[in-house]
Amino acid sequence: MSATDDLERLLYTAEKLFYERGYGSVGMDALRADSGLALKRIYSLLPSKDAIAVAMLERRDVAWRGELAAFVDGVSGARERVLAVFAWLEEWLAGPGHRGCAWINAFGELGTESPAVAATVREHKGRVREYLDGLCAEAGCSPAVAAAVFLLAEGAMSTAGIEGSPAAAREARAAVELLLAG
Amino acid sequence: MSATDDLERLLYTAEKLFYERGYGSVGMDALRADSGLALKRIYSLLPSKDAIAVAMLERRDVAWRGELAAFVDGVSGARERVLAVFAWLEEWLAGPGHRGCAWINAFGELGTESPAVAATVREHKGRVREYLDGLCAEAGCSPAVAAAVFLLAEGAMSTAGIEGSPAAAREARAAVELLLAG
DNA sequence: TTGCGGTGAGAACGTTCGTTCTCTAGCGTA
DNA sequence: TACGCTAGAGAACGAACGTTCTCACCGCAA
Repeated sequence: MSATDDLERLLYTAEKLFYERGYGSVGMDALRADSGLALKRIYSLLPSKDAIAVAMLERRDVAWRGELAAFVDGVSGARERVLAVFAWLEEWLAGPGHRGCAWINAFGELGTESPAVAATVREHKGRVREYLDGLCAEAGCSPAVAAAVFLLAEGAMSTAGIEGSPAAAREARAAVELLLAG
Repeated sequence: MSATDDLERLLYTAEKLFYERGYGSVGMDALRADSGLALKRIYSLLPSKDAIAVAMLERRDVAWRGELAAFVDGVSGARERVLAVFAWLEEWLAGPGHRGCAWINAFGELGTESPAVAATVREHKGRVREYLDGLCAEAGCSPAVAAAVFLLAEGAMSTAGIEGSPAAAREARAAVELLLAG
């Protein structure tokens, strides 16, 4: 009966299935079966599959940045906090079934066809970059180093997904250490 | 009549359409119409849409790494050659309709459903990493810096695609300069 | 008990997909 | 001219897609 709970269930399922198999490969019927929601209920919560993709990315954006920030907030020292980003990333990338960055994947598959998805991805990446820029500024980094931190994080996520290993996060962390020392 | 020419035409078309719109969004009929080849001819050249995706990625792998190597070969000085990678990347990313890394996109959309595509992507990334490692070794870089160069290139490609601007390549290049100097 | 609004399961709809099949037009050879 | 072959255009196929509709069922007010 609770619309909030049902939406939560739908988006949780969508995140799991879309991230694991891509968008085109997951039909509405799979979403229905896995969420336990009636198709009619799903369409009463969100008007289309595309809207589900957008809502799922927004939900994940909040959760993902929240978890990262919570981890970083547990670390003291400006430089250590920048490095903590990559420690968290390594932990996160080591989780089972990791398949790269959900936003990059979404952009690759839907970016052209769905302007809404493209905009959601740009917003997420903008927020992440902004957050990392803030951490770097506190550590006294130059903008050039801050940009490198962002790009290394992006590269680490993609690479870890393809290689099926979180090693790239360690490599990125090592690079950031060099940049912070330099 | 020439199977080579027809295959070339098919893969050229597949590369253009798949890269621009994703795999699921491009039907065999679009491939047929844009290549000018009969559907029957297409299926006589390659057995399935999946095989077309794999063949297209392999063709692009050869071309992409070839162009990069040709550009780098025109540059002298070990450090300059490493930096030249990012100059080429910036030029390449500035081209119209750039949408990130074709292999990362393919992996995101098809990686789970098509083991052949996943393997092709891993091979490509492995070759690129190997090539960059070689350039870095000649420049006397540590393996840590070589890994950073690869990750920065990956991050720059993804980011440039999403931002619709080659600025990320310049940022990556600046980071590599810092790493090479450090 | 009767009637009713809203919900859920799933059938149905119209497309579109990847793939295969049919048919015909055009060719070289006799 | 007559024949056999190839290959092209596109119809046909079955499956699957996103979305909508039907209808039986439920709790609940009278």
